[in-house]
Amino acid sequence: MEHMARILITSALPYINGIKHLGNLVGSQLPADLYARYNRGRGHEVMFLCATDEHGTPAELAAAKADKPVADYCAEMHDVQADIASRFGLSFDHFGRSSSQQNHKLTQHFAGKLAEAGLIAEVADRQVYSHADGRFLPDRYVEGTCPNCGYEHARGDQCEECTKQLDPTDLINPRSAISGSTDLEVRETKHLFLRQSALRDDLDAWIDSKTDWPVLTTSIAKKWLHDGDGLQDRGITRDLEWGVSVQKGDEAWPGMEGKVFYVWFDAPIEYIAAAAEWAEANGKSDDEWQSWWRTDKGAEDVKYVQFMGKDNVPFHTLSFPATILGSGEPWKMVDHLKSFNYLNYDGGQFSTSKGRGVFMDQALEILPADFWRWWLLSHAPESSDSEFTWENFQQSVNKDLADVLGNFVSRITKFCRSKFGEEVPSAGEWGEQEQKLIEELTTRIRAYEGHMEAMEVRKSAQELRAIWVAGNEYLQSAAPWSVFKTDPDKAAAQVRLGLNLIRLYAVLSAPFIPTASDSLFAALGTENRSWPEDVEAALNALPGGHAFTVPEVLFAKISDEQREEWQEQFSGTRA
RNA sequence: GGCGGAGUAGCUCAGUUGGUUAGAGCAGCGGAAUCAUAAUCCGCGUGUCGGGGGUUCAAGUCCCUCCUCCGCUACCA
Repeated sequence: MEHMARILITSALPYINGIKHLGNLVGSQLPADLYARYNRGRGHEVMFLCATDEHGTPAELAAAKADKPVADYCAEMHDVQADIASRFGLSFDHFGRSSSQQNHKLTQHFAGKLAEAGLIAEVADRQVYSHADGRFLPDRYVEGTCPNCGYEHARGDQCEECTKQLDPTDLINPRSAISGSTDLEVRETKHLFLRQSALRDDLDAWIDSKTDWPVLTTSIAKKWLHDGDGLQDRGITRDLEWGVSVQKGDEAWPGMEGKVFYVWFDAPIEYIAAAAEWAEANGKSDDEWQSWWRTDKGAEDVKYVQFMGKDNVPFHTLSFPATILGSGEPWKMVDHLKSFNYLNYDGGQFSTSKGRGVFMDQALEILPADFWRWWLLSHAPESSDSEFTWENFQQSVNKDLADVLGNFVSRITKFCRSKFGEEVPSAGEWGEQEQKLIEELTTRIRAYEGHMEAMEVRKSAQELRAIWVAGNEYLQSAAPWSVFKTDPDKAAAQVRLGLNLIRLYAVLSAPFIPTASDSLFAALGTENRSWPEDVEAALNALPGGHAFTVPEVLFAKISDEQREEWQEQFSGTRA
């Protein structure tokens, strides 16, 4: 094979305040996992990192609602999310926490470097403080009557009714959106701002160098860079309890006592810190994790790919790069940024706050992960928003997984068992028909590789499905069940090819449906998962005489009754 | 309001730098086969490519305009 590459993959960090829905999953973690598994399958060295994003007002409020200390709440929710992620087959090399001590240190380190470089400004600001809640309120946690249109539930940042941008102090009868309290006052408070404006030209040049990025990505970045007065400085601290306390590296930051860094400042830094956590968890040295992140310590040849929903793009194209560039240190910057649109649910949006749609834990309660993985990835919202409906889900999954792939495995293994027993038959030679199939598969597998490398998720799924179909076409025209009557040796050769196709499919399909793929390897009694660089050789991997067992039904079909039941069950909102 | 994305067969979507009769999967109809989870395989697609106007020998593809849906809009994360 060509030389081994080193690929660093991060997925947008899932926020801590609850279990994620399928829309969150398909936009970041799942395609990142697909790419990670594919590259491992090709023999590359992969570091796939993710973590829970644990700081910020919503985390504190969620903890309060659960009546738990925020640290305990986050620890519990982290474990819950980690468990669900692993049951979904998300193959993180490390699933960290933005609240880790590694991230505290790194975040403070970056802030110190930025301050040394003159890129931090202290700005006195006026914010709404709620006595009843005992906290400063972010703009959108202040609610009141819109001075423009009279809408009574306008938020302090913008009126949802007339879309006018507001300042919380504009609101008539302002109240806390948390408690409803009207006991509010405007207090002065001091915050640190990252002087992104000073880095605008550097960021602009960097974005310009990314000619292979999707327009969706660069146009968002360009807009922020050039809109109005150009890139604005950004507050990177907050008056909260829970978070990374504001320090310059190891030293105190006079005047900033009791404040923490803004969650959007520390969350991307966790991408780096997660590698440090990985090292600690696996007994690796600092040099080892730094070889992924420091271009002066081996990361020069690393390819770094980020996966995220489109709402995350500004932070990954501007704020985080500003942090890295501004530090003046040789940290690895992102090479490719794959962003996704949104997945809708049955005519509306998935919504965490409204509990609308299917959530990861619920999904796994009703069906194995591979069903979801296949449908979500083969319908990934790449070029535009896409839509989940139960009918489409049932049809696609039944047809693709049960009929095309699952039934292929059944028909060939059962036919073999009845005519030749549970071992790969040795007799017979391949002929023209087999060569034709090998040619087609070679073309298709090379196309599949191309789509995977380009992170074209839907196209990859389509090509994989076409590869499964090719097996059925071959069987149908070769028809070993009739050949067997007149030429059992020829039928044996056909069956030998069919059984080897199953192994080939297990290798190729593993990034999409890892659990089913494992079942196939187990049934075939092989651990040969080598990638088919040479298709003909790959189809000789299981020699005559090799024992196998007929596997259980790979994918049970979804019945109309089940579909209707789930449709009903998930029609409302989650409790 | 500003910026961006989308609007293509009943459904979900592909359609490179404009170029022969606009494609795929599913669903539907017809047929073959009977090894298999009644699975598979073969055949069948005229659809104002959202509306209108324009550029061009030629536009789904470029320009203008209008309509609809969605996202972002810098203190949710």
